[in-house]
Amino acid sequence: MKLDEAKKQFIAAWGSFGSNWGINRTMAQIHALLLVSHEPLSADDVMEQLAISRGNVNMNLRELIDWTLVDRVIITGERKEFFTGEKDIWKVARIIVKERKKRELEPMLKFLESVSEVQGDKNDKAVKTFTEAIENIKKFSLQADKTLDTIIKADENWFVGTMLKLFK
Amino acid sequence: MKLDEAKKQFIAAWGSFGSNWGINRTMAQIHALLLVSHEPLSADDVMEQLAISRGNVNMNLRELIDWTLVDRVIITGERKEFFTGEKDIWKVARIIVKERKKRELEPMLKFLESVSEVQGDKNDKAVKTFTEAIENIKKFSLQADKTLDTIIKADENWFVGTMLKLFK
DNA sequence: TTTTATTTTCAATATCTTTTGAAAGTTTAA
DNA sequence: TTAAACTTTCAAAAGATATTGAAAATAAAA
Repeated sequence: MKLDEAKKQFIAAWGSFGSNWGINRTMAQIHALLLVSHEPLSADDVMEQLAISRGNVNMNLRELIDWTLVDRVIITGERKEFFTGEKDIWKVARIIVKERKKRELEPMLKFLESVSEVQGDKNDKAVKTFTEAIENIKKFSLQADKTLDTIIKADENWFVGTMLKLFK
Repeated sequence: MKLDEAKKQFIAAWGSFGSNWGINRTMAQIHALLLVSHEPLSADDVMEQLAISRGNVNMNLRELIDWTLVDRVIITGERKEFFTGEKDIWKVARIIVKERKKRELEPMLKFLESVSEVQGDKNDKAVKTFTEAIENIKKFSLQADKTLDTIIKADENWFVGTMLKLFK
């Protein structure tokens, strides 16, 4: 396969993959494009290569910068801003895990606290089913929270090493 | 908080939580309702308690059954079908992981294979950046695949035990 | 300063996803 | 059989989300 064709397909695939991960399609496509570009691109480059509007590029680039998946770079002699994508895929994964934990798991934990004390007879089957469900979800979420924290802090070698030991 | 109020809030929360996990809002809400109900519910019960249409209930229940998050139950003397939700939260998590792996990770791996051989000079920076990115993503995905397989097969005690040892 | 290049914003529009509800289909009981 | 109870389907409508593009804002150069 030719490079350009392969790039194009990769960008499309990463786009639909990303939309399963809390990153919208265009955002993921821009990230993909920067991931496989050997040099920084300008907003105009991104517009042209992905055939999307300036506003769309701007909004999604800013969000990617927000997630720290993309960096602004200054090129001397150029007036425009340029952008590069984070290329270390383990770092990318850790960033995504971190963002999603913040947006999803943490609010859930907070919510579970607020709802865990219900009035009523503890022997009432309806009350019991509810409180047990909440307790189990809470336990699970706390465990997930810890596990994810460790993953976020871990580096690749530690992680792969540990997982290989465990999962062989 | 009163039970009914707590249930209502839990259903709403689980609904928005679920939509981050490849489960649409209504599907997650139905699952939540069945999760905190001590007895099986009929389609009419679900319609009434969530104030949604018959068609919507039917479609989402079928999808939940498909995921094995919900079971049909027959109640003697009743003509209607009834439904219960999987209550073991670890099992729920494993089911979701399994489904998402099937829908997301496996196609990605297949795709990466297809795109990993590009024509061109290996010393060309553009080619090199691309093939390196693909290789790294492939390595990462294979590792994730293995790890998730282990989690899917694992039972709760093994998992919590192992994670506690690792992450303390 | 004024001009020009570039970035940002956001209302309007387009697109994608979910929901409805009534009709068709199926199953059970009489 | 036929009738009633119940489930499934799916085209149309509603709702949610993403995208455009032109105007406003900002920054750099003349």
